[in-house]
Amino acid sequence: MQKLTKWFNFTVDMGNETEQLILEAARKQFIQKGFAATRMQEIADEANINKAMLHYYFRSKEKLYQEIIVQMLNTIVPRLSKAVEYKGTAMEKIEKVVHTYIDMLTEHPEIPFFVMSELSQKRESFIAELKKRAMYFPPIFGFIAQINQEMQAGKIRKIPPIHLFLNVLGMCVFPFMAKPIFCNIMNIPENNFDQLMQERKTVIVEFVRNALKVEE
Amino acid sequence: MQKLTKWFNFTVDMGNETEQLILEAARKQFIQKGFAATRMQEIADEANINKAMLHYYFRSKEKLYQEIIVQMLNTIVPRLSKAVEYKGTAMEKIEKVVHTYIDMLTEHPEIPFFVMSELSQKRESFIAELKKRAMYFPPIFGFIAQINQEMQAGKIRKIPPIHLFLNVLGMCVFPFMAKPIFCNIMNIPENNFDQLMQERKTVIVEFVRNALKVEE
DNA sequence: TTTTAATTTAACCATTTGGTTAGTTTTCTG
DNA sequence: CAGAAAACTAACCAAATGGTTAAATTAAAA
Repeated sequence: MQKLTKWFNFTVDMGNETEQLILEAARKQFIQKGFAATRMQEIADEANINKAMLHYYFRSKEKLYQEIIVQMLNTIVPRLSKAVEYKGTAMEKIEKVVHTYIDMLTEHPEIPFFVMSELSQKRESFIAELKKRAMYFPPIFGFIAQINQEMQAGKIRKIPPIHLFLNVLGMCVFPFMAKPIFCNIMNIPENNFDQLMQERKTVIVEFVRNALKVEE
Repeated sequence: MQKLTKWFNFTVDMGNETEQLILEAARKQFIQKGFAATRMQEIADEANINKAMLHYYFRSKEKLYQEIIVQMLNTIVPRLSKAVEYKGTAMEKIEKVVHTYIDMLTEHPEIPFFVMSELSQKRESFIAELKKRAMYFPPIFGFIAQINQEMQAGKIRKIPPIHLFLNVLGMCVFPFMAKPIFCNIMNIPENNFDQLMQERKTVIVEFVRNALKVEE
């Protein structure tokens, strides 16, 4: 499996097939089982390659894991961050955030588990990568400032902005964490669940809009 | 360390000191690290006993783990279930649920992580124990029915009850899952966080009350 | 006190697991 | 095509880990 492909005069790094197979298999395993419960052999089996290849391409389990984390955070964090930066009224911003979160979580429902599991185990490599992305947080403070402003102007009901923020995120993220309880324990089919989450987009936005409506 | 204590004429099982030490150490380790990442030796060290004692009292890692799960679920589930059964108006019920959840999570902040981590890894022993407690869910359907009723009667704004339920739980539970991000990543001190959660009790209840207020 | 049963310990065992190595095959390059 | 570099494989290794055992110690019963 060749790494380089001739294309016109250039030698272009198209990425390597084996490497991609490994990354995909590793992502699946790490995200579902967490670091400790994942076996290098299982990753190799899933990718249909020799176990030694894992070390050939990524040196160690830890390094491979790191790679997965970096890729995942680079996909997710900017997308969520951009939603918070969306220009408009506080309610429009909230609407954007709700839609982005629910779309993202519908595409990657395993992510909250992964993040939570690694945070709880205090895996340094994970926490370090998250800290590097602290630069993505300022938009949140901008968001909070804007809410404060609109509250002072009497456009929306007063509520400590941090609580409003936690309320919105909680309503979006929590159901995805409760999904296994719905689907496995209460035997609600998967597509019912996905549909419910789509409904939530408008339900949550309406809920927040009413909660923030000022008395006339 | 004796297991049996004479008391009047009876021989009473007071539990065993060693057994308790093991359970406490195991609980701490399993809840923080999950099943796979927990080492029997670490449990033994934490309990200051010989590793063989773990097997003497609990046969295997799996059995010990099972014991921890059962104890935890038996403590938590009925308490939460009772809150949902609380008699009163929908809003009073919601208030009770919010307070119970936040108090419980303040006492046991690790539990959501544990539950989520085990659910994500689809650990059969855990899911099985959870299923056994499905009998605790009916109160939820009663709760939903009552909300439907009050909505029909025009006492509260209309919203699909399942969404209302998810909203309330999400607002309560999510912040505890985001706690490490607050405390580790954004460097907010622990006691600040706990205070914020106490505030949330009234903030959430007010938020929901307004969201459900019918137009005059 | 003697005997019996429960509890505890250190040493040991088998398996799993991350990681290595030495050699083979494939691909690229001059 | 020849030689070199890259990709790949099977066999192997050392450490970690769940679990066992046989013997020692302590408590209970007779």
